[in-house]
Amino acid sequence: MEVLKQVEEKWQKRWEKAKIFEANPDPSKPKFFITVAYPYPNSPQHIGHARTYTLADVYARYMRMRGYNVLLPMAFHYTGTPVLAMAKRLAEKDHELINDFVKVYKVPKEKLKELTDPLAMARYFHEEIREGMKKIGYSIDWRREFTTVDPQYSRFIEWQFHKLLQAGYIKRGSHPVGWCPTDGNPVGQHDTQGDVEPEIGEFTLIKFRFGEWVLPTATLRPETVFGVTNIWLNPKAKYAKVIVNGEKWIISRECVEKLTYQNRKVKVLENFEGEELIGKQAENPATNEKIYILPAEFVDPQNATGVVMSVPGHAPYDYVALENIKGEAAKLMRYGLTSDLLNSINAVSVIEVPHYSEIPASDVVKKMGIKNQTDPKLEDATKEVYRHEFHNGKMRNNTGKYAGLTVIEAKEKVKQDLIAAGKATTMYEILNRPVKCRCGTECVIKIFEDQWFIDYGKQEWKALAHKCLEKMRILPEELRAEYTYVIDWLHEKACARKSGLGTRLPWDKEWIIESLSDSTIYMAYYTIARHIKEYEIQPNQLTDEVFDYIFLGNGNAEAIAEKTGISSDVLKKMRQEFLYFYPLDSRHSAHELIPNHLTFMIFNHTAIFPENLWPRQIVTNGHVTMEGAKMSKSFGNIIPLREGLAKFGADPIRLSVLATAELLQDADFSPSVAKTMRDKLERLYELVAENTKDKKENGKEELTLIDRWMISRLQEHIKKATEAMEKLAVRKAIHTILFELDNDLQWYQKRVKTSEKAAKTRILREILKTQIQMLAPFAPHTCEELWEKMDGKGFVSLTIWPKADETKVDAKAEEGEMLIMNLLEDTLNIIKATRIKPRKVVYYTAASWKWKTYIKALEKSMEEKINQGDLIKELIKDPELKVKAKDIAEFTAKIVDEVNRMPQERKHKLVQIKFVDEKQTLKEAKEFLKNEINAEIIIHEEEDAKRYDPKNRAKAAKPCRPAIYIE
RNA sequence: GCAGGGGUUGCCGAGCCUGGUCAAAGGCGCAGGCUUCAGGAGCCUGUCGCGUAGGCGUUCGUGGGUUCAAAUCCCACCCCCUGCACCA
Repeated sequence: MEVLKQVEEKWQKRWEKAKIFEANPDPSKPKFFITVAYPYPNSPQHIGHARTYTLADVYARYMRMRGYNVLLPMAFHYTGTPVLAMAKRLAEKDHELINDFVKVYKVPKEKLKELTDPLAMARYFHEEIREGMKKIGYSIDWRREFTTVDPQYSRFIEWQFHKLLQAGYIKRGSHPVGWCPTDGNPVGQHDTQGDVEPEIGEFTLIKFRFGEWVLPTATLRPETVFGVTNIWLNPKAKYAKVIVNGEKWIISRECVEKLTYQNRKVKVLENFEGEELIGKQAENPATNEKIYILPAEFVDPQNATGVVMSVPGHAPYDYVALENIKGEAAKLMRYGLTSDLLNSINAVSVIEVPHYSEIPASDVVKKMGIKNQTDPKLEDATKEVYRHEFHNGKMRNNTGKYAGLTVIEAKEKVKQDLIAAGKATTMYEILNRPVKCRCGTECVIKIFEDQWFIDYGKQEWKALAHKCLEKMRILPEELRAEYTYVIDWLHEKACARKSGLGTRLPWDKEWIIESLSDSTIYMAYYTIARHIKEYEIQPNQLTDEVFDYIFLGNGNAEAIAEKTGISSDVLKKMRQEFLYFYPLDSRHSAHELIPNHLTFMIFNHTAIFPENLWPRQIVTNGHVTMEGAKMSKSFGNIIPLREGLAKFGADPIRLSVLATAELLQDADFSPSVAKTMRDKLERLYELVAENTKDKKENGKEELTLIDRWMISRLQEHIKKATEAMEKLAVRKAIHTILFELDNDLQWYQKRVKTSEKAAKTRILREILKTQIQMLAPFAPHTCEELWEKMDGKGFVSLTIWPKADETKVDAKAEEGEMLIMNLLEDTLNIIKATRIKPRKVVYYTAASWKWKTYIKALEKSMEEKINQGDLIKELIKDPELKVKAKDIAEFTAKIVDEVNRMPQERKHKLVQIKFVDEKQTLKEAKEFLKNEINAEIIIHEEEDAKRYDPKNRAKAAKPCRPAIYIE
């Protein structure tokens, strides 16, 4: 481990000193520009964060070895709520968080107080994260680093927003959000107890008439208004008579406050018990029917208006509640409700659904065995009925002009018509309520007025985004559909808040641009960030004209230089550097950002930049789990990156987070995986050490079969690894480079152990060098060290990625080696089955006429399926074979099936190489076989007159399948 | 509901894209052997069933289908995981 640490530091220093990762424009070389979503510095990094960054770094290193001038920069996202919220929690002395920082991440306790200031927190973790990135060996050009609160960056964001505004993509309006009345803040998932996302739903309030009063029944299913049999109120709840925007409403007391948050003027006239209205009649505004107001305890006064219309035909709650009160009619006498009257109320069916009876609600209630209106199973019952009716339901004839429509259509239409006629309105409610804020208050919905939006709903903008997507490479390709979907579905996105760090909206300074909106085109800023620092360009010099010139080529450098005091040379340099590195070649992030950041990036690029500068590729990856479990504070299974690095080393960590999963899947980290990786690297060290001990290197020995086999296999592995890297299938690449190649290498070493040939040193060296090069993007520190040990020139990071040499692919050697492998396996199998302790193993290789026959059969079978008769007829045309007609008949009977079943590819190979010199092959492997089997090995040709063959086995020999005799 | 991922031999996990060389890599666990004073560790062998000759049988979520041939391709179904916004 100590050695590992030293090696890491040694190479990190050397890279830095040689500035090999600082990329400047170089017109003689193709460029490749890679960026990763910049981190929020609101806590230190853990192993999970390492995946995306390591992947991008591996890609950068690979592309560098493919000859590209690669730029990989990094910056820090101070904007918005993440930093703010964390600092706030710390200020509130959140125990969990403090424990986390101190115990898990080892933040010094005395630092904590300082970190309650958001900016101080961001600065602190910024340092921490940057150090981690250096220690894990990312090949980042640090000269371009910036933060999103740098005043120069703010100017860039202001420019961007001016562009969006000019293009007509910014608009203003209102929208509902989850809201904590105590805190006076919007609440998202991480602001709630148990991290519950408040689901916002729009209820239709249908205005049932009750004299001069309105009973606004809240429903998610307005189309069922035709099946209403009664109204439910909770007799034990408190209701209020109120004036809402000039209308007289009766609603639950809890609803009063909610309506005010939804921008309604509410005046309370009188409070009363729900009981008071039971037994009275109201009128359905859709049908003008008179119906009764009945009591139901399932009605929750805290949900929406607390007034519910009853549709027992299609709503399980209503169905059960109705059955319940019919059963206790006596209790209802005091409301003047007789048993006869109650019994006359029956479910009405207004929707037809396949596979259900007239009354779907009753079907489901009976199926689930629900007896009481307070049974929690009613939630599931409701969902089931709703699901089927929504997707498969049709409106019945008793629904007037809506008859025949699907439920999907009718739902919207009924709602719109009722609203248009003044018979309904809407209100928002939290569907999964109660959702509680961390402060303990139950959340409500607030409608925000005058909010600023970026209008991703614009059709012509969507068209541009689609166009950009079409031209982009998406990795993994499976997720392309996801982007298409998101582009279509995106609409107005609130782009500013009133709190947090960040850039103020240039035309309305109360608002601060939130973090998903100030991070969409910043990749362009990397191309000029180093100049801004180097020439100390001030924010006030960075006018919109400057950015127009650099990024869009508008205006005249000299004139702008005059106005801003930035020299025209510098302006031109920035313009050139931007044009050199743009467009962005590859964008990396975890795939949870597809529905927002990544798609926003596409949109914003198309809004601002010309088509040739739109991004070219997006790569996303899954998360990291910890021994199969989700990483989370509450599980206490988070390993901070710096701790991981200290414990396992940079290269093992890099390999671990990439080797266990392809892009789409979650990668599973565990200490044992990291250890395996370290062992693997250590073994490579040993192998290199052993191999370089012996300096003499003879270049002329003749290569044996096994040597040629190893070299041939190497070409295969190079090809496979390269193909995998092109698709960023890093797991496959690592498997090929580190495991499959290694397996072959081990076999090779086992095979040549007994041989004296000096060729093996040279071959081993060739293999190792290639392996080290291919491993270098993944384990750069180890590979630099090994490369140096092997007398490689310069940095391995700057060498050219190996290329498979087709001329070294040796089908004959591979067939020959396969023969040995299979023969060994067969022999061991026989030994196992017979439990013989072998003293002597005799092999008989197939006679040449068998080979001739075999190849002929293969050739013939490549065109069509062969049968024995035709095959024999053709074979005996050959006089040499004709004399053996009887043997041939016997032999062909054995091989016809096998030949017909053989894959085309293998047939090609065999036909191409004509025959394998089995006797020679076996001779070369004789020592090896002897060692493996631990018995004397004797090799004969099948028709060898002097052969030792007591059981007459020789004649069983087949090409590629020598006969075996063991005693 | 929509979209995506997944279900493989005791466990984890490759293979599936590009059908045959797949009883199916590798690791863990388990059993035996070697090494060690011992502990730890390392190395070797075995690990679906049957089998005294390289064989046979059964297996890759379930049920169908295509094919000479299916873990792999197609269809249907069941189960698990993830995302669906104003929250980064």
